[in-house]
Amino acid sequence: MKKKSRINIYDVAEAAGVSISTVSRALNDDARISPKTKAKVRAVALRLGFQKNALATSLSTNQTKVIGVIVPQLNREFLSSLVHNIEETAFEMGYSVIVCQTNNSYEREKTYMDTLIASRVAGIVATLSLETESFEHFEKAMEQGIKVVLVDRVTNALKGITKIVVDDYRGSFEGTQHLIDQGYTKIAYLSGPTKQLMYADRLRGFQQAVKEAGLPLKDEWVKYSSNLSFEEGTRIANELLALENPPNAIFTANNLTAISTIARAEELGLKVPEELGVIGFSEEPFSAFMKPSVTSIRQPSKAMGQLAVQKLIEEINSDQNGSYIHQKVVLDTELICRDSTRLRKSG
Amino acid sequence: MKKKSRINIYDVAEAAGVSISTVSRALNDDARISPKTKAKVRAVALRLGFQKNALATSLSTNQTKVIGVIVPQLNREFLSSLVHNIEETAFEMGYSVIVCQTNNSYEREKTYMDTLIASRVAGIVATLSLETESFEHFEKAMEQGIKVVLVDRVTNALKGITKIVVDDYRGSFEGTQHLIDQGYTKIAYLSGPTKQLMYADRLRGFQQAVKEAGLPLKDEWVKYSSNLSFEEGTRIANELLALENPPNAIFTANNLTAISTIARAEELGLKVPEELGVIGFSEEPFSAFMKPSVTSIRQPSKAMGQLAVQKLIEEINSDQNGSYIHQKVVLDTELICRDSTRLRKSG
DNA sequence: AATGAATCTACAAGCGCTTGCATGGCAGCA
DNA sequence: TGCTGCCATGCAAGCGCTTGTAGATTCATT
Repeated sequence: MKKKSRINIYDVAEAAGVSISTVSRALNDDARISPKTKAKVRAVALRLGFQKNALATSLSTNQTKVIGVIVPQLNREFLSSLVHNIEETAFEMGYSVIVCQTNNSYEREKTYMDTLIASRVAGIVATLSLETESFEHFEKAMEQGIKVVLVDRVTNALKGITKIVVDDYRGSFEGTQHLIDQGYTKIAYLSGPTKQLMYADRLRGFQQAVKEAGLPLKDEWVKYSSNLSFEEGTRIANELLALENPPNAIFTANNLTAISTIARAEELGLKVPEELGVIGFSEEPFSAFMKPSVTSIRQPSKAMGQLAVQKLIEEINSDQNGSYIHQKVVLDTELICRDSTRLRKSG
Repeated sequence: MKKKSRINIYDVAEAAGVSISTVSRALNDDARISPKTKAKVRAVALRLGFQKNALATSLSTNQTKVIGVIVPQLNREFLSSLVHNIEETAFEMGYSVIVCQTNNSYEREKTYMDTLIASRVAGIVATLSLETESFEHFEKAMEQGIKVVLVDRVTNALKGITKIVVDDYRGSFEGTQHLIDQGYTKIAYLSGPTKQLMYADRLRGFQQAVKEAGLPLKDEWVKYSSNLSFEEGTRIANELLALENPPNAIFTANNLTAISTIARAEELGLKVPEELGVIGFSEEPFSAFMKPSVTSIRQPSKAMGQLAVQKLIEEINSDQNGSYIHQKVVLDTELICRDSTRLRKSG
């Protein structure tokens, strides 16, 4: 049998001359234990270096103080910032965070879900992977009583679940309008996979703004990329700029591709923003430092992270009372005007 | 008493018509159970949607498959990239990762350590907070049998512990030499707090290189910042450039301050790299995209993350055999020459 | 002095799983 | 037929904690 390595409440009880239930209650600040006993028990526990075994507590109480976070990856500014804020808020509320990266793999998302269920996490904050199109794994977790909040990349297929998103449609609409205001007339769009709600919304926002302005909406000016990587941006910018009738502005669905679009344009001898305006959705840390600095649509990662955790824990705690009202929270994006779209001086 | 919400091995045992020990063994692929029984049990478990309670398993076996990661923050490129790779490697090896951000607070580091000990994590990978100068909390964890690996920001005060670092001294030396090779003669240095081993090493590397080259090593050209923030970089660059005898190159101990140094220099009308060379330790995603692109010393975050986890798990598994040999792994940095230090065309 | 209330503490079952040891069944051998 | 030996399975204790309930103590009250 295993050796009893660490000291437990039995040791404390013995040293303090009380029973283990008294130790447990004293440590949990139960009203039934006299202040004197509490003080004694605590002193002994401290002296012995006692550290409560959270596993045993969780097993016994059937609840944990940990939330699982499922995100595609950690090395993207928005996501690492989101996780940063999630962790921060969770810490303040007494929760730990288990981080799971799916690498945008559906399989991996499922695997992680099982792990989190097995770990009996209290709740899960998730940003869907790009591949994810079915959601049984989420339903499974919810059936097991695990609360789930979806952030940023969400789905309408899942009901009875809190969602935190930005108004992608509006953000995209405003970004496009900004281009139009600046005087750009032939605007192309580089979209992510529109199976993803957010990319569909962004595309719609773009299209609507162009349409309302009475500008041309050419099919050949709308391109799709499955992963919106730096290289994809380069490739597609190349395609767009090689068209017989090339656009004079490009709106990209993320910021990384905006960078590579600018780089490619400059390689081709085009001046940004004079000959080509470029704007990208979401914001990377370098967006401001680049030359030209990159106009972008900022997503409020701080608010999103905070809200996600707050709502999640609210729901976890609401279990007693019964029904929790699930909401979809839509946050505003912020247009950050920078040099890459500054056509008119009086922009 | 609480309701038994989820199905457990008792349910499976009953449904399969065997005992719980058989279920347990079948699910754990114990050799003593016949293949037929295993198949039957597994089928039933699957049908019932059984999900093993990891808490109970851990409590019973006295071991968990989770490692704690303690880092100052997640919204720095190097650290988020490090954590990314740690998580990735841990996943491959069957471990989950609990992420803890200290915000460079010693108190918080201690708090997290207690949480991790309470959670009975198998091991901890940590990058010390800037504030941390005493290490009892680490010793406490180690006494409890929790393995610890220190990464990047480490200490010599802790013995019997694996450390993964880059050769800060050498990286700094090489970076300085690069400046000298380029023809810069008056080189200033912006250091982090030298209580931190890594900052001390970087400073030494710089000093040694300057000395060996027979260049002046003026006290007024060495500045210190407690946090190396963007603003600090601006402030200190300002100080340096306002000197009666200003430097013509600045080496900063991180990359963020390199950016703000460049920005400030340009505001002051100085041309980079012609009139001021700038190089920064570590690498940010935007280092390459800036104009001028920023010469920097790259730390191999991928290798560091991988190694940290591999060594940690090695040590965890070595417990049976007895003594594990703790090593300090020193990885090479890589000098990424970019425009901000390109004085000679034939650089 | 006896009684009840109010306080405090201990007992023991239970959370869901692992695991050393016991047991039962059966084939093979004499 | 009776015995040994082996294989597959079951029993039950234990991991460290929580918690309903019973029991002990104290104190005030009559």
